[in-house]
Amino acid sequence: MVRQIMRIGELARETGVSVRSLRYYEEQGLLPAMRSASGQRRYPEAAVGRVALVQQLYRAGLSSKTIAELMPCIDSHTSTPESRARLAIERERLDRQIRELIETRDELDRVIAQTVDPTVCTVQH
Amino acid sequence: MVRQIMRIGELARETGVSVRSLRYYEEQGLLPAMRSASGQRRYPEAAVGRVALVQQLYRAGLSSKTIAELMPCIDSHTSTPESRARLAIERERLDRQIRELIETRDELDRVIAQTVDPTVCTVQH
DNA sequence: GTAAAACCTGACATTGACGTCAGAGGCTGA
DNA sequence: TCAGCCTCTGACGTCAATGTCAGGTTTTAC
Repeated sequence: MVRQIMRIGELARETGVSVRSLRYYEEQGLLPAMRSASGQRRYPEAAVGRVALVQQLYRAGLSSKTIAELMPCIDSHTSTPESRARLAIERERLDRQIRELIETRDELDRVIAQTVDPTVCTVQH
Repeated sequence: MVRQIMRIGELARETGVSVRSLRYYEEQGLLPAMRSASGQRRYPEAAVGRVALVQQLYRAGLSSKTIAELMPCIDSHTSTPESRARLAIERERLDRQIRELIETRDELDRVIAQTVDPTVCTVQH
């Protein structure tokens, strides 16, 4: 049951990300949080998507510093010349990384093909 | 000038990998080294390719432990049932990672398209 | 033969994204 | 109002790959 306004524990459950990490994301400027009168973090529903995006960018190899620098253009749909350059750089980095991973996957495929146990019958489809 | 038998410093220059890292690779069982009478490491020319492969697998997100487990089948062109399973698992992981990175690249492309400064004339090709 | 350069081992430092714990305060149901 | 859970800050721990340093030996160049 997703509420309009969430406490940190609920956001953690919704996203599968630890409470510790959500605090860390705030510290790094990746996930702004409102505060209740007593100082507890409160998140809007949109935070769920934001956390998913942050994790996706982490898995793509971006550092929190880089993500923090790109977030403003993602949020505002606008960019400065510097942030455009940054976006282009990261896009190119990703592109190179994808090409290299494909090469590595092919390399692994070759290894797999070479190491198939010849005593095992391979069925022709 | 590549010699038949290299000392660690030359291998480091050839590969662009630090001496420290080469020692670490040996410690992790990724890069075997012969020893001279006085105990210094000696590498055959083939070590250059081996180091490149190790680095490629690192960049693909494999840990040194995983690489160490896969090295025997890469070297011997044979495999045990366990190492075959390991190869398959890592191949699948790579495949998923590639698909996710492509999604992320597309995501970045959308961000870039959205943030193009509308005051700049875009030329139609 | 000697100085410089390269090498050795062993140990501690670093970085980033967290885990974990302590000690204190906040919130909710009976 | 009390129990029990949730949250807070701050600090230290972790892990993997690598940097860095110390103190000592080996190799190379002159």
